[in-house]
Amino acid sequence: MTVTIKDVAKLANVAPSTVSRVIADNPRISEETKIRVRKAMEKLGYHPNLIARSLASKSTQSIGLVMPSSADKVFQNPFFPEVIRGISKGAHEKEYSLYWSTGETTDEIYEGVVQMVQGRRVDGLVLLYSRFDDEVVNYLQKNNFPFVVIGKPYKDIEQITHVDNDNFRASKEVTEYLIGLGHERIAFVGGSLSLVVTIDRLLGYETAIKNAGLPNRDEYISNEEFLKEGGQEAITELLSLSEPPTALVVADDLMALGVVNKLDEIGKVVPDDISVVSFNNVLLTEISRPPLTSVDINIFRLGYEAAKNLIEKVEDPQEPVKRIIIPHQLIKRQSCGEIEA
Amino acid sequence: MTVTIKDVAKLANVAPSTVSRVIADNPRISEETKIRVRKAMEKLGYHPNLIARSLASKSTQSIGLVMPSSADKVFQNPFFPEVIRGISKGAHEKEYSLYWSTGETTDEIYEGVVQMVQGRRVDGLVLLYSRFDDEVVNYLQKNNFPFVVIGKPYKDIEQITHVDNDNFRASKEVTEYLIGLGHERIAFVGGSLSLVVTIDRLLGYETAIKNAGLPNRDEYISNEEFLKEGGQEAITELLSLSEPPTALVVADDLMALGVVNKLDEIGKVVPDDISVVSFNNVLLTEISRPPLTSVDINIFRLGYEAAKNLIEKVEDPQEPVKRIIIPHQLIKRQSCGEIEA
DNA sequence: TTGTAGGCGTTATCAG
DNA sequence: CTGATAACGCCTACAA
Repeated sequence: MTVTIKDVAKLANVAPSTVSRVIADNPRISEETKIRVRKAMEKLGYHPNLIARSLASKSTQSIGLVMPSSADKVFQNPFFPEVIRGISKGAHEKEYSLYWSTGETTDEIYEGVVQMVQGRRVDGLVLLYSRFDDEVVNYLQKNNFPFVVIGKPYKDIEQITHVDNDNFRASKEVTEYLIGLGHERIAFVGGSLSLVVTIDRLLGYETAIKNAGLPNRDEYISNEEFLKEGGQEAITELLSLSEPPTALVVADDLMALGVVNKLDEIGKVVPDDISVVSFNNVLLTEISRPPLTSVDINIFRLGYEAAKNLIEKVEDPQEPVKRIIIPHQLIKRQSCGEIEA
Repeated sequence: MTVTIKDVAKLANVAPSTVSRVIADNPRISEETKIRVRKAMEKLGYHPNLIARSLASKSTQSIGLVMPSSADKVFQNPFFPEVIRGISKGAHEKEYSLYWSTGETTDEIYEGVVQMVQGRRVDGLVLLYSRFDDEVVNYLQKNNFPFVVIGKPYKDIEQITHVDNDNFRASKEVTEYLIGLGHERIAFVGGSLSLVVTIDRLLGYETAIKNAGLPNRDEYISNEEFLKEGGQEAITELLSLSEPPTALVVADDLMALGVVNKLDEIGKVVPDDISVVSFNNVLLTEISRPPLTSVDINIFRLGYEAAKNLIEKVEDPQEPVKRIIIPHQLIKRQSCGEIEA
């Protein structure tokens, strides 16, 4: 039925192994037989069976993606499409495909990872998140399977190749920016504390506050989910304080949008009544009104470098552990204002 | 090195084939040997090599995704994450994984499809778009490879299983809704005319206009890309008309957001000066100010049904061609106003 | 109920 | 430079 290497061999009057060599463009095959074989392939419409090849060569030319759990909610965040786009680009350049197991809960995800790894479906994995006590990381380390994480690993930083931003510094800079505008009551609205990125951003914020000699108020720190509802809940609490903040560092654009929206409902205007800066600089920040001042973390490149470095590691296991820091940049738009002294 | 079926067989004192049968939970294996074998598997930490299984069984338990080209831009549209989420859910229920080749241009995409199909990497495909003269569709039909399209196929509707909305009717209803509010100058801002969905929505709009006895003005019909910039360009042209529209039917939320944004810049207020309805009802519509009136097309379900029906077809080639229409619903928010007579 | 043997389509190892 | 032959790990008749 389907045309195999043998059919080609027969037609070209060579051994199957020769055909295989032609496919691999093995230099020790004479040009003429190559041509003959290629003609035969053409004529029969031959295409290699990649599954068979994988089995024999122990390489699939594909990399697996591991999404955070609760994929339902999180996927609404434009971060993921963008990072995947970067990964896709990086993979494509090396002619790799993407594979993706379909779990929802943490357990299902873990099970999916095991399937991909033990099932030999992928040559390596990229983790699209980094959270504390992630058993996926433990599993991969134990099995010595190639992987890279996007974000900062929660442990063994020196031993895990990862692609990250300097979130601590970014968050510190952003907070300093607000301080420079005259703000003294600055709140932090972060995402889940189980994500490493949240901690880094929180730390950066706190450091800036401390350095400026401002009081560190617990009630100014709020941690919700990485989505718009989270932002909305946070804001109501913050505004009910006796001394409500005049500026907000929000750890995610989508959340910030929720915040701005809620503020608008309440009748507070950004940036006149309250300033907002956030992270990620996704498309939405431009569309928002006012356009959001946000830290561009170069999501695409995060994904691109992750794929690229993973593949390098897959193809050369000797490749050293790497830590890649993607530069960030504060994009000033119109959600921050100066405070009158 | 890696533990195979043979190792398990040895430990359990059975033949490899028996182990294989235990894995498949073959009923003609006695309970006791099943238990014995399972213990051995456990002890050795055995996991089946899915590649080997695929080769032997000629089934991969995975389905491929085909994205529209120019994946760079299009992926910014929240439509895609959401359909993929649906597909993922549908696939997961049947224990399928997702596979994804990584091309950017139309040609690369096509090549990727051929690889997936001939390479036997996937059991079926879902096309996440539908456009005219799509060679991918031709190729799949010619090779009689299982696939379903999300949207309406550009040809052979009766022979291609697809999952779609009744976009014609939805668009007609939406236009009638505006007409009911008193609008007589209604413009249509659509996406690329090479997408089937655009045509359907345009037709629905035109039909409603005609039925209401309103003039059909060419200058009220504008087609741009499915993104926010498109919406912004469209609006400047429309407003420069001698008789600018008082209401807009916009074929995509993201585009609508661009429109509203632009309008705001110009100083026009929605819905007082101009009404806007759009399609898809993605998360953004709620966050927007004003919240957008939009047609909920149930993107998730579009993806879910696509996966489910594809898998049914994969597992039973006798499965008849199906056309699945996902219901839509107009979600009224605050972007439409009545016109004073 | 279980074992034997051949095959799935390639690649890789050895010869020659 | 090319050809046998043996893997790769699993599945599935066919036998027993």
